[in-house]
Formats: sequence, structure tokens, C-alpha cells
Amino acid sequence: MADINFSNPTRDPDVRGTDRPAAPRSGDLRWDIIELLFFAYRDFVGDADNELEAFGFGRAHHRVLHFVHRYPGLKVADLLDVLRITKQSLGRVLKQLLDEGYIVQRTGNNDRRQRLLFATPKGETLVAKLAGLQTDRITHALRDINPAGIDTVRQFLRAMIDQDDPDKVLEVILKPAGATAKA
Amino acid sequence: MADINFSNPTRDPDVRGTDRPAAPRSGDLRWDIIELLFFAYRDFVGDADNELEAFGFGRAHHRVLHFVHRYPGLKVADLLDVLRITKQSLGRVLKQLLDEGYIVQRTGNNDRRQRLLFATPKGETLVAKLAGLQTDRITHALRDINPAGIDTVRQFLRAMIDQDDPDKVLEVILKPAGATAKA
DNA sequence: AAATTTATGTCAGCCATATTGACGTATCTT
DNA sequence: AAGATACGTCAATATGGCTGACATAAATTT
Repeated sequence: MADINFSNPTRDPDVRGTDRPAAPRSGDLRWDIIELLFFAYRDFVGDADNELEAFGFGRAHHRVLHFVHRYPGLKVADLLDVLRITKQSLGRVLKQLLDEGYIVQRTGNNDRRQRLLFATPKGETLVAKLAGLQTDRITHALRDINPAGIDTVRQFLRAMIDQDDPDKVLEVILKPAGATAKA
Repeated sequence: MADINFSNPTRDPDVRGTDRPAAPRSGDLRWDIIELLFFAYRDFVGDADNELEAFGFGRAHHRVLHFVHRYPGLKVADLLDVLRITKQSLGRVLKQLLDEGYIVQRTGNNDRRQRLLFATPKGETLVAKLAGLQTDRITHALRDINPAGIDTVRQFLRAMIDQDDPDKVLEVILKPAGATAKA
């Protein structure tokens, strides 16, 4: 098992005596940005992950709490669209957040089948704490970037998102700033 | 359980007759960029996830294959640093990739305990396919951004990464372009 | 009014991916 | 020879996904 059949010793001229990873290869692919996105996101969510441990929560709880906080009165169905998970998966984390008092439900005004979700003050506190950590990182990352550059970053991130997503939350997000859900 | 004790009906003036998610709240936190990062990354990795299904692989396989491809001769220990997972988790994924011929190991030249990892042609093909999908998305997102703006985006992403990470791969990545691992 | 659809919740079971801790072996370093 | 290192593996466990089935209440359609 531990033996290696490396029958083509000519294809990796990068490995000489040093046994260190070779320099990245180039090409017509955006390897650099692919990797930057990986590391940036890894460390970005890492901030919150560390904090969440203390509460016995995971990343899923954070996502739910975040969107409920940001879009008060969000329906369960909306949350499913946004998070792209199944009802069952959402159910577990949502139940915890409800039981532990981070979120409350209220029956819809028009449609009494709906359970509209709201963050409690306890939930607000936690989500603000987590967003604070992430904001610190973002603010630091934007420190040497001027306002126009910040717009460019936003533009890039917006354009990375599927535009054909029939998602209420995304409608709001993808609209140019200022056009916030005014009916 | 389904009953709701919402004892403070005055705290959500956003919910009127419409029962639609309210507009996002503002404040001193970078909610906009936090959300953009979430959606951008969700859709970015979604491209590869869809393709990986056909191979019976998951995101973890992609990550391993990606970094082995990019840094030929990567050691197992390096991979653990980069992916921030445990040896056991990596073990399973790596074993599959080895068994199915996407990656090969070779004993280190200097240190024969090491198992240096290389992508096979089969592995190269798959990783290039996945990177192609992601590159398409990135290229599209950068379409209307000029070269200076693209540098700004890179600068932002780089600055989002933990700078104090004693990681060989990151050393390479975080160095200003051009200074690629030249000893 | 009855039938259908919708929004939500829940149960049972499965899978992928992560965890910690322990141990074994080969190899390098001292 | 002793200890540290690189790697592999085993056992047990947790989280967070999944599918499919089913139940209920409420809205909508017929």
C-alpha cells in the first residue's frame, strides 16, 4: 500500500532536491482568484466559527440568525431558498434557535400558515457580535482601498452571484444600492 | 410549540400587511459585504459541486486535487495546514483520490518519510474542468472591471486572509505577484 | 362544500465530512 | 540508543447535509 508506482518520472521537473511545493502553474485559468476566494472565505467564516463554538452553534445557526436578523419577518420558505438546504436540515437548527430564544415565530398576517421569523434581542446581540468580527476583517481589508475601489469590490462580488436566482432576498441585494424593497 | 409568545409587538414596524421581508437594516457593520461574500462563495463553489457529483466526489476532493495540482509535490502535512482539517478527514478523501488514480504519491527525496503528492493526467483533467467552470464565472464577474480594478479585487481578497499564517502555500500566494517561490 | 394546493413541521434513515484520541511504523535527528 | 517527525489507521462520535413519506392547517380553486 505504501509503495508507489510512479511510472512516469519525467513529468514533474519541479521537484528537485528541495522537496518543497513548486511555484503555482500558470495558464488561461484564474487560479489566483480561485485560491484567493478559498482562503479569504475560509478565514472570513473562521472568525464567526470560533465564536459560535462557545454557544454550541455551528455555521448553519449563524446563517439562519443572520438572515432572520437582516430581513425581519422572513418566511421559512424564503430561508430555504437563500440557504439552499432542505426543510429538514433547516428544521433542526431553527428549532434550536427557537428553543434557546434567539428567534421567535409569528403567524403571518395575510396568510396564517406562514411562520414569520424574527430575531429576539438575544439573537440580535449574538448576530451583531459575529458581524462585528467579520466587519473588523472587512474594514481591515478595505483600509487601503478608496471608495471607488470599494465599489469595484462590491461590483465584483455582486457579479459573482447567479443573476437568474428567483430569490426575494437576492432581489434586494442585487439591486443597486438605494433601491431597497420599496414596493 | 406552534404558538408564539411575541410579547413585544412594537419592535417590528416593518411587518405590515404585506408579510414580505423588510429591507435590510443599516448600521456601522458591513452587512452588505458580509452577504455578498456569502452568496458569491455559495454560487462560486456551486459550479464545481454540481460537476463533482458526477464523479462521486465532494468539495473536499476538489480542494485536495486543486492544491496538489497547483503545488506539485505537496506533502500531506502541507495539505493539512492549507485545508485546516484533520489527518483523519484528509485520509479518507486522499485515499479515494489515490485509489481512483487522480493523485499519486512519491517518497520524498531528502526525507523518505514524506509522501509527496502529484496529480495524474486524469487528475489534471478533472481539476482543469472544475477550474474552467469557476474561471468562467470569475471572468464574467470581471468583465466590466478594468485591470486596475481587478488588482483592487485581488488586493481586497488577499487582505481578507489571515496574514500571520505560517503556511507555505500562503507564503506563495500572499507574495506580490511575480515573487513566486524563488528561493 | 369539496377538492386541491401550499406552508410548515416531523419522523426515520442515510451519507459525507468533520472531530478527538490512541496507536503503529518508518525514518530522521540527536 | 533515544526521541522526534511524517504518515497511516482504527474506533467512536458529531454535525449538517440528504431523500422520502406523511400530517396538519390554511388558502385557493372548482
